[in-house]
Amino acid sequence: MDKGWGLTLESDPVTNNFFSTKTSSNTGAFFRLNHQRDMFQFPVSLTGSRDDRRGTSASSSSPSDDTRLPVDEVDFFSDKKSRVIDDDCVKKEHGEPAPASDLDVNTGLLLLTAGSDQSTVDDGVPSDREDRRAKDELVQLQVELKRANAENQKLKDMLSHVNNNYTALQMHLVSLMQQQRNRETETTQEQHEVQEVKSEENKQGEEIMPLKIIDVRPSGGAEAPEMVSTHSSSEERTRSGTPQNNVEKRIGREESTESESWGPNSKLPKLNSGKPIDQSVEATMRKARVSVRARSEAPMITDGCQWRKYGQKMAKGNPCPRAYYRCTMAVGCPVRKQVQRCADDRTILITTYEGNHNHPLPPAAMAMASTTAAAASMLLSGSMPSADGIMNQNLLARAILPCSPSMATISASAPLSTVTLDLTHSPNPLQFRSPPPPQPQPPPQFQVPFPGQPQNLPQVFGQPLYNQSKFSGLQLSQEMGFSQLGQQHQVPYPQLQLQQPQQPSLADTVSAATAAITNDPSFTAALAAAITSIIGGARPNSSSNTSNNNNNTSNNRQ
DNA sequence: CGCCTTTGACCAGCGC
DNA sequence: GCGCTGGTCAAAGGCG
Ligand SMILES: [Zn+2]
Repeated sequence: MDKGWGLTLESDPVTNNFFSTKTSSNTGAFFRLNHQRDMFQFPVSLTGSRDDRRGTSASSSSPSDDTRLPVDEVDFFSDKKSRVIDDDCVKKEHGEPAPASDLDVNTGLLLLTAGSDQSTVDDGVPSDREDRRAKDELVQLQVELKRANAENQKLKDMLSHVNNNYTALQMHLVSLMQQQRNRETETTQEQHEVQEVKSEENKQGEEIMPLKIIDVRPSGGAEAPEMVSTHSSSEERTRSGTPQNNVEKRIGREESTESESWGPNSKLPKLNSGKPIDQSVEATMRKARVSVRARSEAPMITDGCQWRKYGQKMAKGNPCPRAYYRCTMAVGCPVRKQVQRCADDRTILITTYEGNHNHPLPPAAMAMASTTAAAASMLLSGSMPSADGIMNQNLLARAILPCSPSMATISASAPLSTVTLDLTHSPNPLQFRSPPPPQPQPPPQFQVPFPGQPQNLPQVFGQPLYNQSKFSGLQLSQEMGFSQLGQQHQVPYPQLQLQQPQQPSLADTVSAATAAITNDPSFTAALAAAITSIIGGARPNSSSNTSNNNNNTSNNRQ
């Protein structure tokens, strides 16, 4: 996923907006600041999410959530300041006067005023002068525009950098963790695995062990390995053919309606000894699933991918049928998803994703993909009993759930590890502090609000951002799928609860970002991109999924 | 014409 | 071995 998409944070919209916003060259500085600030929200959000862990302490200084947001802004601002300075330098280069950053703002305002005055005054001035002035202004404006453009570009670059760095760090971290784990595992080896499997039944109580068994070397991030391994061949519908045997022993049936084992997974024979590690990895990865619980009238949530329905079944404990979809964005894409309504509350739509895409995805879709990958890696990493493992989980959880860390629950126990994002909680605990813009988004659907699609984002672990009003609580519950859903046997298996200390900050950050998005559509794309990278992708309306969203309505439901 | 949904059938795993 | 269940296949039909 690092592949190359990334980085180009779309800009056009931003830029355009930018320009349109700035009325006069002089004012430019001032507005620019504001814009920059906005733009930086991203980074802000980024930093916020990532800082949280380390930063929490720092943020601790600011107790309340409210303060939190400001803090972030401030930070950005500071960044911005530096940025501004740069700008100044640029200005100098261009030969324009470079006021101090702060002064700049004021100046801008004054100028603005002056400008307005001028316009009014103009009437009285002789035409020649007027023309000359106008020309001058025009030139200035143009220069300003150019400069602004350059700045934008710079900002974008910076942003990209930040995102990249962030991603890289995360990946690195994960990989390190995994490596460590692998080392441990290596000694154990396959046989060990088997043994563990056997023993596992006994020990189910212990969270970690199962994971260990499952894991295999996930190698780098979740994504890459997965995709590769999964691939077409196996993926193909080999009807039953490919046994991805892996360790999964008792997975077989997770009782909960939801947690059913997926495809190959279910097929996995319990312990078959021989399977190569790769397979197990593969299987593991496959097992890693991300389910999203969201209230939605729509039959399906829009997640940025193209899906094709290949089956529908009546689940046992649920009156509502379960629909099976596979990704059609690429021929061999192994990604599948199940969509089902919660038996208890039919307004809740449960979408479970499995596998990683083996093709480039739109940012929105990437969010999901990355989430899955992250989940997989999380699970894998989670296998580590050691402190490291915990840490890793925390990291992942953070990465995945920057929004509401508090809710993160990971249970390693279940054979099929599922990360559940529960977006069904109260609609907006987060609620933006700034009045949400009018935003016409009537559809109750669960769909990501981003109008513009960010083009490429660096991929990061993240979960899809369904910001809508919905994401309040994210819950990672893995265990057997959705305990809440079907019958919940509560699982004997232990769950790991990841609690993040700094919850508020994240939520705030997210909300802030969301607010920003909502406020300025032009930034949407950029913000979306950033957010997506962090949190996950959201769904820009139109494109790909169209088919899915509404159309299907008819299909299965009920 | 291509893509998608629908839907019954098929297959495999699991429990009895 | 039988039945149940979950997951998938693939023919048929619909839609743009
Ligand atoms: Zn795909």
